[in-house]
Order: sequence, then structure tokens, then C-alpha cells
Amino acid sequence: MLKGHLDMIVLAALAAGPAHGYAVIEEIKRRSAGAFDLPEGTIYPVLHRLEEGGLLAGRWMTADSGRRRRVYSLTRHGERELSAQRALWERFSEAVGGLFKGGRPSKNPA
Amino acid sequence: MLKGHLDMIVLAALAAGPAHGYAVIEEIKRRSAGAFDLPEGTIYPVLHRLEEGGLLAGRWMTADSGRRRRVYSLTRHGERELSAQRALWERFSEAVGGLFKGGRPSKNPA
DNA sequence: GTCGTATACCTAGTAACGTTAGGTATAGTA
DNA sequence: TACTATACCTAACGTTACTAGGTATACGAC
Repeated sequence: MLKGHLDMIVLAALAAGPAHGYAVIEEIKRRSAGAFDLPEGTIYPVLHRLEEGGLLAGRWMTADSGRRRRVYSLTRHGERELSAQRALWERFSEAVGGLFKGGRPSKNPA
Repeated sequence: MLKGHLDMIVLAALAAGPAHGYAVIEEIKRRSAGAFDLPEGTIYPVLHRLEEGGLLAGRWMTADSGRRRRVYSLTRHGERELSAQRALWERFSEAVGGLFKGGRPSKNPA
């Protein structure tokens, strides 16, 4: 479960350049060193949602093999959203770090 | 949205010692430097779920003020779960880091 | 040649989760 | 007396990711 960070992850995977859905899955897997191995049923609805939201632009293309693919690229809006999500992520992960460090421990709890 | 990390966050807040629900909220807020300011309606169901799952033990206590509180503490199982969640978190945040760094960029995409 | 696998797309249904929006009650303070 | 802070709770809702299917083509093995 990537709960809520999936949009960010997909946007990040497309930051380097356009890709089609299947390639996005592999790119995410590669960049995360195998940690995120997402099923297609997870990715495709996200791509559709992001496209509908104007964060991605998708267009059909035909590969050399003759196979049809839907290639997605970040829109301006999507780039801005990625920056925002990234900033949020920094704050989020710092806050979690603070949770683990514990701050000053409360004396004599209970 | 803390989507899926909430259990970990609550467990982490209780790692320093037992606390009642309202105090957990404040502890989380303090340790996260204000980043996580959770409404009660978010925390209480989590506490109940964690207790039902055997990760927390709750008991009613009466404060000096005479106010009744439900004080939760980590069980052995809860401690183990926290360790596991923390390890998961490390891997997760590393993977997200990898996503942002991008690994080696794919040449000439689409 | 055909059989299996990898590629490539899709959607309906489900379950979990966090939030919203309420409700109750007591202690302390203005 | 009234308001605020403390302290607990739950029902309903919307979002989200996952499961589990389905379709179709390219390619290599046999």
C-alpha cells in the first residue's frame, strides 16, 4: 500500500520524460530498486485520473512493432503539482522522523 | 492525509510510555513540530482498532482531577509491530527518494 | 504452426482508511 | 453564568489502492 503517495510516485516517474503505462510500471520498479512493483490495475486508473485532472496529457502512438500504446507526459500543471507534492513529502518524512526520534521524552507517563 | 502510516505514527507516539487518547494527539503534534495536528475523530478509531488487534492495551484510569481517561500502552506485540513498521518506513522513504533522484535517466524517451 | 509468455491496454467490484460532523460530559476560568 | 479546554465517542462519507478479471498483439520455443 502506497496510500496517498501514488499520484506523486507516478508523476515522479514521468518527470524524466513521456512513457506509456506499462513502461511507467517498470520505471517505478527500477527507480525504487524493486520496492514498488505495482500491478497494472493500480497504475492505469491512476493515469486516467491524472489525465482527467489535467496533470498528464495522453496520446495514442504506434511503436515500431506496430503495437499501439498510450503515451503520457507531464503537463505544466502536472509539473507544478509534482513540485508541490515533493515539498509535502519532505515535510511529511521529516515529521515522521521527529515521531521516531521522540523529541524530549515525557517524564513519568501514566 | 497520513494514509496508511497512521498506525505507525500512533504506535511511535506511545513508544515513550502510556498515554490517553487526547494526550496522544498532543504528543503527535509536538513531536512532529505541528505537522500532524490530528482531529479526535481520526485518532480514537485508530486506538480502538489497535487495541482490538492486540497492539495496544487500554485501561480506564481516574486522573487527579477526577476525570476518567482511557490510557493506552504498547503491548509486546505492539512493540514488535512498531519495529516492523519502522523498518518498512525506512525502505519506503528510501524508495521514494530513489523515485525523485530518478536513477539513471532513460535516454530519448518517446 | 501453434503454444506459451511478455507486452499492453482496460474496468468492475471490494475493502480499508481517514475525515467530517456530529454528540456527550466534566473541569477550570472569565 | 457562560465559555473554553479537556476527554471521550460514533455514524456516514468519499477516496483510494487492490483484486480479479477481460482483451489483444508480438515473439520465441518447440
